[in-house]
Amino acid sequence: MDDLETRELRYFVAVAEELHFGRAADRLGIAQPPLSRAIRRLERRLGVRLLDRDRRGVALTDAGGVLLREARAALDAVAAAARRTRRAGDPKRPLVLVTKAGASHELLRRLLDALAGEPGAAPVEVLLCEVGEQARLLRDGHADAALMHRPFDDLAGFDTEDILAEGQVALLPAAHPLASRSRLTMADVRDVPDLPIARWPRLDGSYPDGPGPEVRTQSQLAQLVALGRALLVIPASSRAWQWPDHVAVPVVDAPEVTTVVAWPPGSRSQEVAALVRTAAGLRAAFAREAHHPAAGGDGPGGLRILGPMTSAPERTDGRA
Amino acid sequence: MDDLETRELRYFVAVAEELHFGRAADRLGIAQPPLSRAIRRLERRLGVRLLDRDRRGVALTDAGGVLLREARAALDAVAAAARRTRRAGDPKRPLVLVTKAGASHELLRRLLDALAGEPGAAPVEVLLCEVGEQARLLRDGHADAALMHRPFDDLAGFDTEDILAEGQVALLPAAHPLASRSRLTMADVRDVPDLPIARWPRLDGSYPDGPGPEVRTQSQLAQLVALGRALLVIPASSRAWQWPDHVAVPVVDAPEVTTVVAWPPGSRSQEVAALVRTAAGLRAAFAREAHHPAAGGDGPGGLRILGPMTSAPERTDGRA
DNA sequence: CTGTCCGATACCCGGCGGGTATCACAGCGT
DNA sequence: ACGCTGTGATACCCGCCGGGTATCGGACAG
Repeated sequence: MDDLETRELRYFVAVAEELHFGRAADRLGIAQPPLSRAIRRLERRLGVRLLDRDRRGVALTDAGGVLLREARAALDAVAAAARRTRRAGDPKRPLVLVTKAGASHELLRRLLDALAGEPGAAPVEVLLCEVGEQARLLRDGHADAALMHRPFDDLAGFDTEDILAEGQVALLPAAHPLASRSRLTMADVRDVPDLPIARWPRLDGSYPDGPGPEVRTQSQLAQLVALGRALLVIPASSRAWQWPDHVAVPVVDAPEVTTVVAWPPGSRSQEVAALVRTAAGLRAAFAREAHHPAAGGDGPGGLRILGPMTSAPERTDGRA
Repeated sequence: MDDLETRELRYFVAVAEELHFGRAADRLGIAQPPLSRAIRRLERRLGVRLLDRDRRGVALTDAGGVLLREARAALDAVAAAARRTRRAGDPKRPLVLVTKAGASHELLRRLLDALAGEPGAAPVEVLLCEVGEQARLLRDGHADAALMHRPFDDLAGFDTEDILAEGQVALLPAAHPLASRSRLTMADVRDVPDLPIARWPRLDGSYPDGPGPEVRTQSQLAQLVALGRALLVIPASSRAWQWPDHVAVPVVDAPEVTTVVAWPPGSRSQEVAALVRTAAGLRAAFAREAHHPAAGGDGPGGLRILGPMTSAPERTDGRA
């Protein structure tokens, strides 16, 4: 029938996240009664119970869970519409490229250099974010394109182009016994008693089990590593954010990580297309200077240059 | 700042599509002055001119074009939120699978049989639509999954799984000189004087140049073919919608068509996952009964069974 | 039993969305 | 030249709905 207003969706998301009408109303800057009324009307309009208000607390129903996910996506889309329109009206709009802080440092540097070198290219602004934030920033219009990493990031819903694949390395204090090894396996680094692997949140926000500390931000992680309290397995190119007294040792059987450039589907923007083309061009540049004779034939920890294949959003689980 | 309301987006889309305030207001069921006011406020809020109202007519600015595209996507997302929530609250919700009428007939039949045979599977409802409609129906929540065809359909923004690849055939009146050939090439069928190839709209809605009639719906096409007024190059499996006195001749160099099952990214639904799994299982079933020893080795016009690869939304141009 | 916590209800008010009437202006026909 | 017509903008009014305050009702805790 009549469709929902964004205000109602915002209200519902607030309640669904807080599971508490009072706090949600507070967060929204309105009083509690209008909020209750709005949610009630929303339920009546949809003909579905969204919340179980049982004594002492509010819980999401199945339908409520669906609406929470869908409403977030819809609100992102609305916000994206506003942001992209504003920026389209700005004559000297810079292109915003978002990437995880510290990842793909060398690629990013080369990409920016290449773009600066192109004659008619739009200026590019780099937005550094925390792990897993790229998808939202791309979806809600804060960014025009992103560097993301398969299989870590959620690429669902974007168009992507693979740029380069690489192995992973373990980052160890130089004094650690394992630091002298020339290669390691996952079995070697899992369950090292004094150096547990830090645990990242999965895509749904929960943490996997394990002995390591729970980590959500890059800075938390940096400090843990600097303190010698955590072991890290990261893509080889992330050696860029280097600690002086740590060494990187290739982990031969760690999953390969592919850096991809991603952009919102259906983006007909000339500027985004140019950026993607330039990034794809770097694939060849990396291939030239990596003087390994056969692509894909170099050892783990090195870069594997991808052929000109087109690829490939796919669903992934979090980095477990 | 303050974000847009869906009503404002609906209003803008109506005006942008009609390029006429009066007609747009009529379509929206409101009077013209409030509509003018709403658009004006929208422009003021965004700080961007969306429409050039020069005397005698309205035109979209660049920013207006961006907003039109983004607003459609956002409205689809909002509509999808409402529909999916309603259906999630329905205890006996059927799964809606959308596909082009007439395409992949045999696959569809087998898929439905397989799903009916599964013990705990949800009932499936099939929604048949016109060419190019699947993406919208999937995006706005009318459907839970779709059978689509690469490279014809726009797969951007969906998760997909390839099911089978096949060649294309030319559909000819039995009496036609070319009908006796056992194989044809695109050069043979292009520019046949008495049988021009029908022209489909591209993804952007425009038509390619050429001598053939412009066609938008399956029924238009069916009539043209039945009248012997148009030549058709279609996937081999679409022979299902057969005309009694037409024959299908393989076109060896026509692009291969891949039937994929697509679903909205991030769909955590158990039922959709089961459908995709069943569809992927059919890939193996097709492989078994097609007693060609080597996959991919059979002649053009036949089916090529895909290996268990994971793939691959990619941007495509329309069927030109 | 009573205090407290929390969502629901009752009721009021102001602003905004929507309506009608009208204006301003550009083509255009005669 | 002059109205006619078609278009979007302006002026102004009204009713509804979003938001506020006050209060209720039920469920624990003690």
